[in-house]
Amino acid sequence: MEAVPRKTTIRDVAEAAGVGVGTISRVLNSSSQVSRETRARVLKAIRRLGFRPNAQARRILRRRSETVCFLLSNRDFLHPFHARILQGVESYASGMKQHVLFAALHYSPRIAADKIDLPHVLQEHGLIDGVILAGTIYPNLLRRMESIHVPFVALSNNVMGMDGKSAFDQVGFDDFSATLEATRHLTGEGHREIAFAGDLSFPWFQRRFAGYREAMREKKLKPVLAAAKGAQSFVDFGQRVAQRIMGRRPKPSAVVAGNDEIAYGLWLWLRRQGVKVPDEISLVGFDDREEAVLMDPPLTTIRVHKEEIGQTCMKMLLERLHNPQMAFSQRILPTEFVIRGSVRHI
Amino acid sequence: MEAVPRKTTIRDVAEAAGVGVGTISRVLNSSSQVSRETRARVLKAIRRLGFRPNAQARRILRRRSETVCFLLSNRDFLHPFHARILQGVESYASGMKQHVLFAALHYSPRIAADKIDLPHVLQEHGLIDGVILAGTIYPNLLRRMESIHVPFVALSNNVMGMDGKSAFDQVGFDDFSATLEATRHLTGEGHREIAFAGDLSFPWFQRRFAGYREAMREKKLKPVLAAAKGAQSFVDFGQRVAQRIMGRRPKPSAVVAGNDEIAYGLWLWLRRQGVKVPDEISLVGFDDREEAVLMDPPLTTIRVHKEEIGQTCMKMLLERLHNPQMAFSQRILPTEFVIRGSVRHI
DNA sequence: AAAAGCTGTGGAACTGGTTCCACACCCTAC
DNA sequence: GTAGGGTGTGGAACCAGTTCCACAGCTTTT
Repeated sequence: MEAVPRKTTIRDVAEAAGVGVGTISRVLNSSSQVSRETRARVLKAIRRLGFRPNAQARRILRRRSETVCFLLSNRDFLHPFHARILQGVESYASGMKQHVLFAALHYSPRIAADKIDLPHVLQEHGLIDGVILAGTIYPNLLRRMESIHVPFVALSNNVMGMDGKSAFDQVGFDDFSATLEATRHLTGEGHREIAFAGDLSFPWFQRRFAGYREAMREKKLKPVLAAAKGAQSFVDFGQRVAQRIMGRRPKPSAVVAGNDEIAYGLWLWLRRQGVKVPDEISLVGFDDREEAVLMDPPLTTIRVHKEEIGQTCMKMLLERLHNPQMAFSQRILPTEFVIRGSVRHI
Repeated sequence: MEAVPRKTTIRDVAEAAGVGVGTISRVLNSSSQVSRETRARVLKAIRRLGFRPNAQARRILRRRSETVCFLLSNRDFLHPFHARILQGVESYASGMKQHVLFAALHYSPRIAADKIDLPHVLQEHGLIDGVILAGTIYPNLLRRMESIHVPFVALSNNVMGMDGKSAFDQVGFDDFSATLEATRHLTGEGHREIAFAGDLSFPWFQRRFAGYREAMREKKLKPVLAAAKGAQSFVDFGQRVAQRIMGRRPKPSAVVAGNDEIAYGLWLWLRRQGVKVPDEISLVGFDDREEAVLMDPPLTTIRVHKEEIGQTCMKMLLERLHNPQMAFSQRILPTEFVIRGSVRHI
């Protein structure tokens, strides 16, 4: 351990153990075919010399880098949502002796695909085996990814403007069923005037709205979309929407928010106006971020299993790498409706 | 681009351009010494064949992987604080054409150093040039890192139980001066009864407490440490502490919280009891996480420049790699006191 | 005119592993 | 006794780059 471990190569070990280089390689890769005594002798020499094989050299021959790239696109920062997914990717990867490279990318949805300046690591060859696309994914990025011939898996919830089938692997969760269930819960609790708060220019809010609308249709209730222009953030959006909603007649008794941040914005405004949640108005969020449970009352919301999504992305990517001919597929993971304290029975 | 870009090697390009392999290499590395016409011919051949050099092969010769590992230790999840630091690391790294590998590690502080099971990527040789240690760093991990002879930089604020000088590079921020300034602000606003809320078993809270205490000493005020046992989380800790503090006589008019989460816990409990912030009690946090600005009133707190810390870590690591003989140093970055709405003038 | 110096280029040798072929050796079968 | 089969091992060739030495061809100096 203390001997300088630098320049010891497989040939040094071979000489020290009095065997050929091939034998060292066989011992390292435990590919049978080595006698018990020889193996012991080699292992002893390895330990004595402090030999650590150079993984780089192996990678050339194997034509595998055993590394995948987690590519976060068009995000100002690594939001807890994606941080959790990254963590899921890492945990699955480390179990499979794979490495995860983190890279960020900023690009315009309107730029030509071949003009997208991918991170350095994707421009060279052999550094990574595959990519997990996170962040916001526009069609031009997908086309760019295809052009470099590297297998990839995309987080389908953040894919923009691809309605039909697409020729790539995807992992996502079921926005529609999630708000369907959440809204059914509200109607089950006796609510009739239920609004949905979200900006439908985002496809995921469209899907969530559709689930909400379906549940409303089932009960023959009138869906109400509450939106606001010029919001600086989701929280700001929530605050603006709250103001609007409270001006409506009839006043809604419950709001399904497009995500937890919007719900927080709603809550903040309501609180400031002295409107009690859930006594006067019920609230449902979406995502179940850390803060949801810390709100007062704790927010009833839809939990997205972020680690599991990350793990599934990694798993799917490895399957693709092992079997490049496999048909493309989309895996949809279930969400979980978490009942806390922000919904009241009427 | 559409030609199968796989197996094209430098020798294929050499043949296509009618030059030797050395020339291709010279063109790729733009190491002068190539005539204008030859360079043009080579570049044309590269483009025509869709050649992308294999970085793996280069790395063997260069003995550099151009990759660093961001190692998150003993964290259940990638907290926004560390996510921001990771992002700083990545942004600086990508500017320097370096890659960032994300890895997680869980270990016991009491296990022997050589028993710590480092991530796969650190066990092999040549995969990474250096490590950035984030998360909680105990002495045994430091010793383990030293044993593998890989340069590393540690986030010094999370180093546990190393009081004296240490033989490694560190980047941190100044806990002491931060709370010193924050507490001076409170005394400047006329506060006399000021408590500090934090668990001193964490070294960073010790340093923050020391800064608070110094400011109190300057004004000949009595420091009050408010702590609670058995808390499940920092937020929970804050709630328990709030309860205690409000029972004290004289009742404090202000509290310096060890971090924003504790401040949030305090705020939550106070709110529930109908105690108004800042009218009845003022609050100062630490960290300036995203949520601080969203609290009601927005939290006056100490901003830690997380991206900058990450960038500095990366910068320092690169300096170490270029100059291995360089003396070890500790870089302390300033914090910023951010005045919002949770402190009132008396 | 010869010597010295410079630039540009080819290609062998090299990096540090893996793979595969050849072969030695031993055991069993005919 | 020899043919056949299995096992264990050595080492050359290989992967895909970089580096460096030798040398050609030209210009400049003595």
